[in-house]
Amino acid sequence: MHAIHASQPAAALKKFEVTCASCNLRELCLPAGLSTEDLQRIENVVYARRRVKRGESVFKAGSEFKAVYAIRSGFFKTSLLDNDGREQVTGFFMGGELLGMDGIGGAYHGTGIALEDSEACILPYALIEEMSREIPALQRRLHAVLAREIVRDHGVMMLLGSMRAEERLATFLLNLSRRFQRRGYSPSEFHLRMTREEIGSFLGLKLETVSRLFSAFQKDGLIEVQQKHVRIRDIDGLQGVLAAKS
Amino acid sequence: MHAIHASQPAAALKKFEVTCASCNLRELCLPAGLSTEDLQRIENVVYARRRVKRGESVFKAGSEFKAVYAIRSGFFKTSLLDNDGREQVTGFFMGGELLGMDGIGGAYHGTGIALEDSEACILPYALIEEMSREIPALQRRLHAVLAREIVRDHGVMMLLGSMRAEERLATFLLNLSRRFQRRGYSPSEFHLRMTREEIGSFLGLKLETVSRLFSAFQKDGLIEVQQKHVRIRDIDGLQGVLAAKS
DNA sequence: CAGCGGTTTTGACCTACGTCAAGCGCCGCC
DNA sequence: GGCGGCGCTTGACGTAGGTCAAAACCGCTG
Repeated sequence: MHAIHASQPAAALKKFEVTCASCNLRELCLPAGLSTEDLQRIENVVYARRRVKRGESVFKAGSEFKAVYAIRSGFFKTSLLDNDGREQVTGFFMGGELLGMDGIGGAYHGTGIALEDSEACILPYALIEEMSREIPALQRRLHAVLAREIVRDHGVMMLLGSMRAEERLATFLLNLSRRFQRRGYSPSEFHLRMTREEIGSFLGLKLETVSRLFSAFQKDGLIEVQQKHVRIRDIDGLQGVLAAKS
Repeated sequence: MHAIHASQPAAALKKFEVTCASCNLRELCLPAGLSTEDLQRIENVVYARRRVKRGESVFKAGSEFKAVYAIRSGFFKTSLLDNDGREQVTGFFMGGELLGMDGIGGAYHGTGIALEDSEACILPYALIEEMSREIPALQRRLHAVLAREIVRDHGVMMLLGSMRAEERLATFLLNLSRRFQRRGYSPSEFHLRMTREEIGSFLGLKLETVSRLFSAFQKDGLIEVQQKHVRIRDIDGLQGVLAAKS
């Protein structure tokens, strides 16, 4: 399309096409809660976006940290690679969520990969640091976002450390549901962008187990699954999976 | 001892007794890498320390976030409580490490509990925020500390999500060893301050399994254990536990 | 120093989940 | 529009780690 695509296929940049002020994900993203005045001032932080095709990475483990990425559209996973080559998926991310914070102060620790054709806003870290010195509201927000990632991680530890397989999958589905809802999508019907294997890796299970659990949930009337399409039929029932069998 | 102890048994405060500049844990703690000049400026941030007796909490899940805590001496765990009352230990912490960052921007998400009589420096968050606006080096350091916690958490996810029981325990022991070493203690001989159950909770295992693994490692000549006393006899062998059986 | 509660060890048995294997469906490509 | 490959499902079977139980040990307290 544009000439720039031909010369930089892996990192097509688009300048000033969308401002935070006009972005519908604003209230989920880094600038959430900022005054319109402050918003103006940080517009030059978000100086570029980047298209990432399905399967491509936004950043790679070990490479120099320069920016965090705010998801403008699409869906990502982050993962770590074991010495032996085993993958551990550390999270799934969607519009308005921030990626790459594990790199702050050095190199990215994990890798961020698009699970569908996506777009991410590039937030150069040096600029964020600078601006957050001048705009206390941004500083507070940045710290809140970092803390939220820590809290999320602790939740995953709890999931991996002390839940049984069906509790893990129920938690996972309820979490996705809630996040889709906040973004204005149906909380009860959505498309999984990740494979059974990726779900399994994230939940500490094998893909066969994930598949079996999907089937079991369907048999129990909790959900309907057909490949990547999921419909939640009984959200209370799903929540019940967590409470029961303590 | 002091009158203040009698009136505030749970939170004895001691003002200006130790400065960061003279603290031997400085280079592991929040002010690591700061110039002596900057150090001076942040002295008034660390305005108090607090004694915490074994079993007491420094902060509780759900209570209002006011400060992060830097461990001056002793040993802590942080943990989360499930709806059903199941505990998930999210980490163990020792001198120079920071606690309570999961509370930033609201309420503490987990609980921090001393595993032996300990002392922690109280770092009021409002002050840190303010100072880090004025001292870029402090800001950078704060962000690095937050990012390190995220990286640590991802490491735990990998451990819980894709390692087998013996790999988890070996990783755990090697990690403790390294951290003791950095603090000038023996890397090969130390005292576990947590119970088998707490180790198990952290590693996603049951206490019986932890106990059996300790015995197995001992039989294999990797370590010597006697209750809470551990001596690492073959650190390469322990590392080998990770590589092997992929 | 005897008694006691909490912690650890060890054994016997069980089960949730993993492994291995076969077959199917969906989707993109020629 | 048929072919090939990846992803998903399902079954049969194996096993790592959990559960239950008993006994030893350790450090306290009285």
